[in-house]
Amino acid sequence: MFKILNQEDRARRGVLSTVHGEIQTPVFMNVGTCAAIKGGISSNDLYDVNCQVELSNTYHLHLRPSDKVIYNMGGLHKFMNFNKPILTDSGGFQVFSLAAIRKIKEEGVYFASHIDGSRIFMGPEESMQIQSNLASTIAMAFDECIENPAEYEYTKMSSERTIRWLYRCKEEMDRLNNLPTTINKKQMLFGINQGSTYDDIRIYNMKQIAKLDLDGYAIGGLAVGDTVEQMYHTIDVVEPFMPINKPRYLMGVGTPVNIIEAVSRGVDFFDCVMPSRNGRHGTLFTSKGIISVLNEKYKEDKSPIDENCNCPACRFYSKGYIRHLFKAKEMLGMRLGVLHNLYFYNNLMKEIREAIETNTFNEYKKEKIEVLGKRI
RNA sequence: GGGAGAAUUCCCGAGCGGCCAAAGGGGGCAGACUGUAAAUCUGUUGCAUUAGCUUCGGUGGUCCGAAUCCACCUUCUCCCA
Repeated sequence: MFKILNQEDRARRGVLSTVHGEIQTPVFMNVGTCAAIKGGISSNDLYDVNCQVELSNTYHLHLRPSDKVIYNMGGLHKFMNFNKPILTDSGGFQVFSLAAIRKIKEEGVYFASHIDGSRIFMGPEESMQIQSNLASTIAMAFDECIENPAEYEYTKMSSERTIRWLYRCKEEMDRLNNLPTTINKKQMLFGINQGSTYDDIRIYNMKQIAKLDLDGYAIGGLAVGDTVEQMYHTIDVVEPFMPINKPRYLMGVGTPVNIIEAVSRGVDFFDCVMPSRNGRHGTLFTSKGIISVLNEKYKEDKSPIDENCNCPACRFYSKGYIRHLFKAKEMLGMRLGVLHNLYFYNNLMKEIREAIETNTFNEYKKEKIEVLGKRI
């Protein structure tokens, strides 16, 4: 299933085979929560920005249009007409992000819908059932993502509950994959490590979930209030306990620099709303650093966002024009911003892969870390 | 021709004697954004920035003190002819 092709120190170059095709890792998954990348990006555009994996959300799609509708439409791939791998997040992150409108119990989480306030319940079984209906390539375990900093005792209790939830997820996923009515009977399941910034909880948690023979393992609960140093430290602490022959996924991360740092620590999968959200807001990633095309200095700038970029925005349009689109609140501005950022992220991953293949990743890292995080 | 009302900082618009460099929008400028309740949020927006200086159509006046009161002028809107 997952094969490591090359390795340079802890950085891995691998390939994950799925029913929807191969995923070359390290990979960045492009976040389209509601079965669309925000900013007017179609699944067809995703091919143009070299997206390998699209990511959608269980909670959001359950509420609207409902997993039943998507099941009846033939699953997410047919629904959004995307034929590459799709990962669905479990709704666990919403336990964190919708904190004001939910209650957590052993059986699962009671939410008030952010759309109409109606009461909804989601536990491990419900999350698996919904994701099975969505028929994504990879389903994520239903977890509780805790905000940092967190109390030790609460973290311990919560992450142990998340382990129990994972066992229930695994059992339910096995059952669903054997149902004749299931669209994707080879749906993969990734488990999620939690434990906030407490090394002992993280390690205990990782050891427990590694016992299940899952298709991949994620590190969750990072970049949610912790410092960047704490995040790197936690990866360093947990990574040695992650199965080497399974993909590792750092959830919700991050900046280009975060990604390079995490790859060097043995992480294979990433996802983040940053390229799409920042793209919508005019903050764009370039090979020379980060820019805001909204800045006045680009008013009459005839050059593309990035001279070295071959994305649909950079091939045809100038910064001056794109700035105008943002200022005029023309939808095309956001669209071009997001296309550029996604292309940049997917290309960054390609460069990382090539660097590991040619055993030059350490140099690549050294060189890029200086530049990519800089605001210019 | 007669009558009524209005002119505020880039724009709209509040203020109607001191607590006003002047509310609130918009626009401008800058920043934030990490498993998306985010086409969102925050800061800033007269000049100098320490004191201070110059603003509320214009000119003059009342008052310790005026964007606010009075007189005239200018422009605009509405009503009656």
